[in-house]
Amino acid sequence: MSVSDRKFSAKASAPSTVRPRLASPKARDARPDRGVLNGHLGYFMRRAQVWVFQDFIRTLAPIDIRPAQYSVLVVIGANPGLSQSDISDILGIERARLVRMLDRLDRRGLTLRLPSDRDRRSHALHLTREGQKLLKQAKMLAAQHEARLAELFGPANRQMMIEVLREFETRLAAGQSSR
Amino acid sequence: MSVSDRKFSAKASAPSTVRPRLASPKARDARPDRGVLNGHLGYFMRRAQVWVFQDFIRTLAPIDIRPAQYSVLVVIGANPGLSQSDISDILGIERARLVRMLDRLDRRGLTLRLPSDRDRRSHALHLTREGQKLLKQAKMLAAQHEARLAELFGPANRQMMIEVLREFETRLAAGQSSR
DNA sequence: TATTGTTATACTCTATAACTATA
DNA sequence: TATAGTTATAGAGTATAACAATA
Repeated sequence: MSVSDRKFSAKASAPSTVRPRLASPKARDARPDRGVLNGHLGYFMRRAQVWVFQDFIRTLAPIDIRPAQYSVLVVIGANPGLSQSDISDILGIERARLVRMLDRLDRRGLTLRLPSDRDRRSHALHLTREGQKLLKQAKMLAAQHEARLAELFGPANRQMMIEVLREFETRLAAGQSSR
Repeated sequence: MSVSDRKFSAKASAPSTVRPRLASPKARDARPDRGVLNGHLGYFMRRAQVWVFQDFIRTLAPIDIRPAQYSVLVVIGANPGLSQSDISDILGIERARLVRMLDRLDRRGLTLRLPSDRDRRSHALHLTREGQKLLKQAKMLAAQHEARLAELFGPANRQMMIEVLREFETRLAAGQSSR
């Protein structure tokens, strides 16, 4: 193997004393060791992302808008007339899933599927007046959520992570590595 | 409102020309605008995390181990004798979900639920010989995955993100803000 | 009374396949 | 033939509630 485990083992929290590998029941008393997870970016990204989404959901609960719904409303608001396939491409949401989601947003009177005048297969998506009003509220609440993140991460860290992740995304799009 | 939207609006990709707010069908030709999503850390974290997990799943596919299973095997391997509740607490996996997961790992001969000698309600979790062997392979593959991340993010960025996210987690644990 | 493992239910999200109407 | 929207299905993950055995 060319890449050794050590390379990714924990630096900060790995115990310096070797723990007996065989089951000693007392071992469970010690502060639990996450082992090599401490070296996996994906592990920390996942836990943090879950927390961030929970905070977002909690913050937008008064208007009953979830993260995926928010992202769709924002993109339609910024680009009226897009098709469902367009949204799907931009946000990486499955076309099949978008259908149900727009069904619900339509039923709530937030979005409209107008006939496209260029392709009779596709819909031109728009926000209703009410949809625009709700999106405005959503953005205000989302900004509160974002302010909380800035507080928790530190404003500089938050900004830097956004930049690193955006750059990552750009690199992926260029390389077509996956998806 | 004390927190304005502008604070979180895009810097890098926001169009400097104002786009007509009313639906003009031609608008969909322009490169689509993600609007305020460009200012949301959660949006980028989500997209990146999904990609990272997909890469992890692809990389560990030969041994049919998914991220959550990997994390459980790692923690049991590092702390033999833990109970299911312990694992649940450490990894933030619902106790109910762990049951099914361990059922499957048990059936595959990777883990064992031995009776605890201290509490007859709980199980002492262990890896079988085969489980230890598979975990070793899993760690090798996971290290390959991690090397790919280092390449894509840049080694320094990867390390920095791990540290920022770990610090974030620590702050949460201290504050008990959620979860 | 509270906790451990368990079963059950429901909902979100991801991943497919297949159908229809258009292109 | 390929694409847009749709329907359907299956699985992972999350969130609950409730129950039996045990603490």
